[in-house]
Amino acid sequence: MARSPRTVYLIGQINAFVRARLERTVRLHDLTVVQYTVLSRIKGREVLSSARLARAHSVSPQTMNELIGGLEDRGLISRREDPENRRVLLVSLTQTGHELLRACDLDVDALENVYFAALTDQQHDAFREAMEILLAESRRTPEN
Amino acid sequence: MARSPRTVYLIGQINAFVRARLERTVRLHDLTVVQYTVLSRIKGREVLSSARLARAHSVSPQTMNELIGGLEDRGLISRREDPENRRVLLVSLTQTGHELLRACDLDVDALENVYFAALTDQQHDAFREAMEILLAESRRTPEN
DNA sequence: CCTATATCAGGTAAACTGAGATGA
DNA sequence: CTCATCTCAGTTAACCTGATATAG
Repeated sequence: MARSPRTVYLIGQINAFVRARLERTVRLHDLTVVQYTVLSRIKGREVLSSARLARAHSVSPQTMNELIGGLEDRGLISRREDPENRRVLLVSLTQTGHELLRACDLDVDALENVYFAALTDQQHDAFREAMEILLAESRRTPEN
Repeated sequence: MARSPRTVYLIGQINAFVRARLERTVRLHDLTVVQYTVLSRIKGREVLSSARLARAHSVSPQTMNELIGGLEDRGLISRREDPENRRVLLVSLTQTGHELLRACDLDVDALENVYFAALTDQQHDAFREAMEILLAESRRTPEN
């Protein structure tokens, strides 16, 4: 039985609303959503190369390098040679980067609290569970 | 209590995967996702102006007009003056447009069946319900 | 040699803002 | 006069591909 409107359509609409709010929030800290996402990912791992980040975000190495360069110019991240491979530059957050990300995260938490207040805890959990399942499946079968 | 990873992050990830699949699917019919979405919306309403479509998609009137022009050149939609306001051009699907959209919809249905097979019917319904609630709330309070 | 990384250079698609004409 | 619509024009931000140098 086909559900209406299509689930992919609902996802697109939700994403558009969330993205717009997120954009306004991180803009307060002079970041784009992509920059914020990249900073978050860098924080998670201890070591990471620009090439790896590019693959994780499905963009070209050149594009990611450009983005990384901007963050480096602002002193939010630093790069050093990988001792195991001098060709690779490992990125990590600077003190300033950690502080900016922390401030940004607090605003994003506030945004989430407001935006998802319309859901009960059960509904929120079910919502997240469905996405976790779909993401696991997506990563398992990258193409279809 | 903050959930991890953030729900907005999960939404962004899901959207990226779905969007990529959708892109490949509609590309088979020489459409972009935006074009496909616009065609779908036109089909829903009987009458619609380019300006209204632009607001619905949160893009500038110029951008939408350009997109509409491309669809018109391909014979997928037609435009005629609004009898109540000769300044307004109302768009509607042509026979060709209906046929292309129909073919496209079938492929998208197939995509959905595959992609959401990882969810039980209950999980799928709960997933959709959460998004419906959030969308209703988003439309009620456009800004926050 | 072959592969992966980083980076310089140039190109493209899709949005934008600005300005103008016209009808209600 | 004011406002919304449509449209021509130029611009911008964010990607892309191509080519090059270098490390393993």
